[in-house]
Amino acid sequence: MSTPENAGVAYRRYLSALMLHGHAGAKAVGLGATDLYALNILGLGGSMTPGELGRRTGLTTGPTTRLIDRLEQAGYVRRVPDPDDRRKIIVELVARPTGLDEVLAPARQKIGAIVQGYSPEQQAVLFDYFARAADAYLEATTELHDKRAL
Amino acid sequence: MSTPENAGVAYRRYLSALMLHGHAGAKAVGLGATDLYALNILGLGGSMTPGELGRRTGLTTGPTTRLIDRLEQAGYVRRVPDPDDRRKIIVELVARPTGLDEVLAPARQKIGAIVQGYSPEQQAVLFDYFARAADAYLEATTELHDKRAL
DNA sequence: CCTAATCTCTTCCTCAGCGAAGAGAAATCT
DNA sequence: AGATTTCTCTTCGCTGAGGAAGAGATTAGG
Repeated sequence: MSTPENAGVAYRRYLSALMLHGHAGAKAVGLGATDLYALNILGLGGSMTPGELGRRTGLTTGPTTRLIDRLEQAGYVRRVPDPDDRRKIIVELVARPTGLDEVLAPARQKIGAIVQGYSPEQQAVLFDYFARAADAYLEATTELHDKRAL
Repeated sequence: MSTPENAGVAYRRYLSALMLHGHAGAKAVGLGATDLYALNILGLGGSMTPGELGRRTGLTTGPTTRLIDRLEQAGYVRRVPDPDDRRKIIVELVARPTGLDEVLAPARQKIGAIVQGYSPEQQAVLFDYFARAADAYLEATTELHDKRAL
């Protein structure tokens, strides 16, 4: 049942299903791939300047400006002047991203129900895994990014 | 540590990190969002005709043909004639997708190491979760798809 | 046998997103 | 204060992906 090879297959299936869902959700609300990418970066890294966002998305300044324009127009982010440096602007995530969360909500409810079906100890294992896996993915993504920058 | 609200935050962080990594990996090997989407569909649903693939990606026939062209040229899929119906063609995933797996391998190793750090009972919980969550996401994606088809 | 339906592929057009280069404003350094 | 650097934003041209319509080949039905 959980032999090593089956485990790998199951995990790949899980990953694919997850990415499929994310993509379908983004498409349903008319969000481009780069847009979703940027939203994830902002959600994980917190507010940042357009320059920093451009660096992390791998975009030059022109597309970055228009990326923020799109996100701002769609109501996902907001431009706030930096009080310390008046050249700079800070891009921050608006508290309640309107469309995407609603589209993704049914899946979250299903996941929530699954998680609640486990015992407290088992839930602790899952949450521990989520935290560690998130770190691992972020680290791996950073390494990917560094390689591209060669 | 794992209060309900913290759990939600941790899970969102996990999800974001995962999608970020997938996107960065696809970008690193020059794969578009739709390409990756199609590869996931093929991996989960098995071989299918271009028509079926187009339906699931939400593309019309023209873009679907070129999508398959791109994937075939990149060595990810193969066109095989259908023996029963000579109008049809079957698109099947090539056994060893060349570039993407290598790019994503470091992250998988990290995840593997994390999983192996748990006890057998704990690992069983994780794998059980993976299987159930995959089903839940696939179901939710299907529902999303049906809504779009209205 | 001949018509209608099905499936893939091709062609043409449109448009969104990216890169490069430069302009303008503000901070830093001498 | 003047010069340089650091930001963001704008403009231009280009590539690439998607939609619409139709052609060609094959199967199914009257």
